[in-house]
Amino acid sequence: MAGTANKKQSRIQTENRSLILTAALNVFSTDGYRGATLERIAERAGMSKTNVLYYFPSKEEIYHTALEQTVEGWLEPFSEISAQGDPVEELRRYISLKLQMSAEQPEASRLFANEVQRGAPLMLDFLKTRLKSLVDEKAAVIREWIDQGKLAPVDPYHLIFMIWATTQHYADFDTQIVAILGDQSKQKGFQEQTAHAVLSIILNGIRPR
Amino acid sequence: MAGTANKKQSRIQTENRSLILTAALNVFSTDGYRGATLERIAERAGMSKTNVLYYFPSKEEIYHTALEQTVEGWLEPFSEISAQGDPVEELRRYISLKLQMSAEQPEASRLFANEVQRGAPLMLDFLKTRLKSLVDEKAAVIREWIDQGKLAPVDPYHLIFMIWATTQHYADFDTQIVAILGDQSKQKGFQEQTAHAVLSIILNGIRPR
DNA sequence: GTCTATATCCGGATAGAC
DNA sequence: GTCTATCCGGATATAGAC
Repeated sequence: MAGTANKKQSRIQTENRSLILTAALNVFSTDGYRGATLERIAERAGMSKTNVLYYFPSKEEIYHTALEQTVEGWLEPFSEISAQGDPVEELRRYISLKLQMSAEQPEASRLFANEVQRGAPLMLDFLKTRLKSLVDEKAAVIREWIDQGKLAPVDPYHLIFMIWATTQHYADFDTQIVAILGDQSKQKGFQEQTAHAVLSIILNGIRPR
Repeated sequence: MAGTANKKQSRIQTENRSLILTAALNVFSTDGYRGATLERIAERAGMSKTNVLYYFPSKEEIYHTALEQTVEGWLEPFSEISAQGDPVEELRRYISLKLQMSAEQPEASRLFANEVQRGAPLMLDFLKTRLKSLVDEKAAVIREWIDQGKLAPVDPYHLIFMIWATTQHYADFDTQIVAILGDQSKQKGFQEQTAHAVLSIILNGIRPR
């Protein structure tokens, strides 16, 4: 039986699987799981529908694989927030990184958002275990910073939610932002301008006074 | 007005249309336009599939009507931000209201989010015209407040985006929040706690220093 | 490995009885 | 106004030729 991703694969196999996953990320992220069709994924990947099903056993498997990939990249920067660093600097770095990810991989952000909005059927367990642990851990770090007087007293969980909400908004609501701001949102300086504004408000908001 | 061709309707007609729209909001908001089925909407509305199509000509019409309703309620509080009021108080009121809406009508928020995330096929024109005008107008108000030294100098558009992102996050990512915070997020005090944290960070972030 | 059928199912929409 | 029956298009997945 066609095994999972870890079997030995020919060059053409890994290449085509990668093509499919890239196309799938694009289609799933805008149309959602049910709205997406194999036809469109195949088209984007530059191969036939049946060929797509040769490399993956089913539509759901494609979705699942794409989702797993994005989640991995999602956790990493968050887990790197260090209790040893300077609080404001640590958060500045994390927020900047997250904004950059939204700008460079908006589709990954939307795929994740879409999954959560439908009730996270494939990810609920992950959210309740690994993610919860990690958030609890980082919330404790933030609370310690507050106790040490290095940050204004604010609920750590809501701070984390706010950072996620704000940074991901630039990917998930890109259509709305472009509609409102026009071309400027697609030009070079926009990313820096965004980072400056977001960092300014959040960091000011949590600086001890 | 508002485009709804309000023919005379019997009691049972208005009642059933309302039942359908409520069910539709629920289903569309989680499954998206394409993922939703008339079958599920009918089931939720407590009537047969064919009967649903007796009251609405098509699936798209149901979606369109539900979307229009939510957008109306969406604009109103924003348009009420007044240049005459105290800046911090005006924003506090708006943010609080928006948080309340997220808590009380999470489905409306998700329906809107879903539509934007798929590229806003039915709403792009609205976003580029009415919404853009309104945002430009309110951004000018905020800029004036800044010029008068009543707020810290921050890009008004990004401030607005941040408020939207943060407040809507509590509706759109409810699944994730519940997974992380557990039962407490469904208990009484949670809404106040959220409002306090969000207001504290944002208002501190934009207070002149 | 890739293609051309094709089986099968599901969802939206219509027709017509009551 | 509501129901049963049905049509039709589209979508996933499979079979089998090349």
